[in-house]
Amino acid sequence: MGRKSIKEIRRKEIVTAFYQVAKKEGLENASIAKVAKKMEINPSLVMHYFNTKEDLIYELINFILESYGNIYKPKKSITDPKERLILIIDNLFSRKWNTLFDDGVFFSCFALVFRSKKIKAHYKALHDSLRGMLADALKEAKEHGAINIPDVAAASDMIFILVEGAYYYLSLSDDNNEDKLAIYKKEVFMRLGLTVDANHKEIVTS
Amino acid sequence: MGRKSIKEIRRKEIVTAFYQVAKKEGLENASIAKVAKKMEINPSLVMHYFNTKEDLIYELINFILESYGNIYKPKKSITDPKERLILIIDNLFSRKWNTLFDDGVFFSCFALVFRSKKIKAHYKALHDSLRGMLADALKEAKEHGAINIPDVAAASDMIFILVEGAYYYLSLSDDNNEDKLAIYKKEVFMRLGLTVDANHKEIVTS
Amino acid sequence: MGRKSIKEIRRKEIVTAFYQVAKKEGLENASIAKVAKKMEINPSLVMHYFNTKEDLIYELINFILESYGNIYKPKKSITDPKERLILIIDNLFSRKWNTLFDDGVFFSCFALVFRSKKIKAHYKALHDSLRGMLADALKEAKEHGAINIPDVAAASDMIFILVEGAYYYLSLSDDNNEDKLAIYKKEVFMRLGLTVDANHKEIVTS
Amino acid sequence: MGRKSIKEIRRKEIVTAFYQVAKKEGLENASIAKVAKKMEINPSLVMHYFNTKEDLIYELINFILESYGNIYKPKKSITDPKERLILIIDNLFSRKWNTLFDDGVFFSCFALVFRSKKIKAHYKALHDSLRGMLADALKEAKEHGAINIPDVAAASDMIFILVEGAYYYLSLSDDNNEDKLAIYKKEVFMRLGLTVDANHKEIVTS
DNA sequence: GATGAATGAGTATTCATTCAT
DNA sequence: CATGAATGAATACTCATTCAT
Repeated sequence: MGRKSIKEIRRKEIVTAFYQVAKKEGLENASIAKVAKKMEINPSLVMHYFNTKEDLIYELINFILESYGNIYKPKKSITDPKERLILIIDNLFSRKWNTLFDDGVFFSCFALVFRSKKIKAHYKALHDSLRGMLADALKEAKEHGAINIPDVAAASDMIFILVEGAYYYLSLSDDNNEDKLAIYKKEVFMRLGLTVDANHKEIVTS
Repeated sequence: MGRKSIKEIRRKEIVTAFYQVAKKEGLENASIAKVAKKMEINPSLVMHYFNTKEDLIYELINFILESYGNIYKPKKSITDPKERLILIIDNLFSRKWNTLFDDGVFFSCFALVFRSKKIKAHYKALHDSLRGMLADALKEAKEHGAINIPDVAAASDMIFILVEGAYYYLSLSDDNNEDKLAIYKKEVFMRLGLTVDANHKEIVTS
Repeated sequence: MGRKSIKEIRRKEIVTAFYQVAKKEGLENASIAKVAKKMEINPSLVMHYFNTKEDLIYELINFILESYGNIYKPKKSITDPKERLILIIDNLFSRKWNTLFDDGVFFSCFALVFRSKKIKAHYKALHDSLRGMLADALKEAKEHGAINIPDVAAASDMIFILVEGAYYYLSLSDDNNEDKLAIYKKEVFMRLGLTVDANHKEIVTS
Repeated sequence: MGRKSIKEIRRKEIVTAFYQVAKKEGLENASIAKVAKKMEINPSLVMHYFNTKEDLIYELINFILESYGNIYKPKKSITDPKERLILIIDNLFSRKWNTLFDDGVFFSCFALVFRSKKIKAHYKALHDSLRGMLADALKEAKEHGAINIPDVAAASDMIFILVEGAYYYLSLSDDNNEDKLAIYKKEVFMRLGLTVDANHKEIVTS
């Protein structure tokens, strides 16, 4: 509610700058001084808004996880369960990933999961929520007769790891990724017993 | 002529110490000084064996990738194609992963893939080789009539991303992982049309 | 806003300390740590004021060249062209040189001329300016009838290299330098056709 | 007499390599390790031939001073005193200087004169010897009636500082140096009352 | 004659952070 | 709200040098 305080705006600016530095030079080489230089402000000012570097990293992770979550959240306007599900799956197997955030920064942040319980909990909460959202979409589609699967939760799980595995795997190859993604997507559609109109692509890319 | 070289031994020792420090404090906090302190040698001796820190990191990645590869390489003694395949898949969905190398170090290293072409190529080469090995095992099993799938390469691909996805996904949850892994494994067996003896567990854990 | 800047004061202090260290141990052995220790401040504070050691050296050269220039700049109070010229030449062939800055530091700095275009340009600019000043003094004295030479610029040049040559040459001998300098000076006076009062010494040394 | 020992050959090689490194990166950045790398030998081997770095620098100065001296030593074949003198002066005001040794290395070495009595004595001995040689040539030419000056030693001195001053001075300017040198040389010839054939150039450049 | 192991002190520079203004 | 002074520990890396083989 109400206007964002200057504090919040500044914090956002700083996190964004921090992300850009991390993207360019790697998270381990991203320093407060570099962020300040990029923003043309005083390093002390960064510390003014983030008491420690840890705070800054934590906020960066927030920033990344928010973007991450958006992949699972299709436009609200679409209400038809089947269409919604298709849209979600389309998103999951799209190239959105790579445009949303830098892979290097993502994995560097993810590595922190194993040293910080707080960060691990943060990641876990998000993943659980996303898997839940996917399960909800599956459930609705099932009730609507669009798909036919016995265990919604298990299907959600499986889609999840397929997406993550593909993300990891494809980040190593430079080409054909679109083709591969299309294959994985088709596989998912088949598993769900989901028949897709020939023209569904036009819907999702709109 | 000259003093006996203990280069390879020392290098191995140093990489191991480096890994241990990285495991404990995170790759980004693992310094040459800390490695030297742990080994009770002089920091400059580390530099004597690794000209730059980059070299050291590269060797660490070598070390990790070797371990990584071992998961895919079952004992040579097993020659029956079906048994071999089962053993590989058992390995892939075992908890060996986490005992082999630290997850945090692994993902920190993986993050470097996106900033170093050399490292990326290294990872890619290993993955390609492993996927090839898996495909070979599938092919032999198929020729032997043990499995029935149309496209061996595609199946190899799919198993690969399932494994990687599971590795990523399960690293976030603390419990039930063994059960989940069992489920994914069963799924793979089913896909391959692979019937497994009730007692196959005894075989592989031997 | 912000804390009061003492940048220029501190920078001067640091350069002075750097010069003293260089004088004592040689420019090549003068380190930031030693400067900091001498000043009883933290090495990083030196870096706070000079981003790189190069900057510090450059400032040291500034410092030296300023002193250097002062030899050529007589008191403004003296307006009589002849007197002015005599005073300048007296300065040039005085022992001021050695008291102004350390010979070792001077030549170490000068050596950098051949590896840094920036430093070379700096030296050149000063020399050109000084030679110009000398030429001006000669020109005025000539117009005033005090000296009689055809080419003012050539004379300025010649005096210049005599001074520099003497500086180099005499720095190798320990004794009789005052006598030698007197000879060179006399030579210059003769060349210029400049007659000097027997008591002119009292004027200049005042 | 006799063949040079391997030791002497090696020492020469090392000094030469050291000089080349110093030329490229500056004397203060020339290290034993770099020399060894350039020669593709072990750093310890450098220490084997030169117990300390100081020794190596001292040998470098030897190397430089030898080259330096060669400018003053014309071919023995020329016996006519006048011709000899002209040849020496031609050499002094030639561009040989810059081709003989690197200016930066020269001045860096010279700076050491002020911190090492040993080095100072070395330089001084050479300069004295060279000035003596010049004085001898002047004396012979005078006795031969080729020149007409009252004080041979004073003239030798003056020529000396003119040469050194010119060397210092011209090292700062990039162009016209040949012209300037010609002027200074002419000046010297005039002072000595030395008449030079129009075609003397052909003699000296042979 | 030459190599490689090993040391220990040194280098410039960067870091996150604190505090005064 | 923002700047600049200042710290102290840390960084990777280079140095000359010694010693064993």
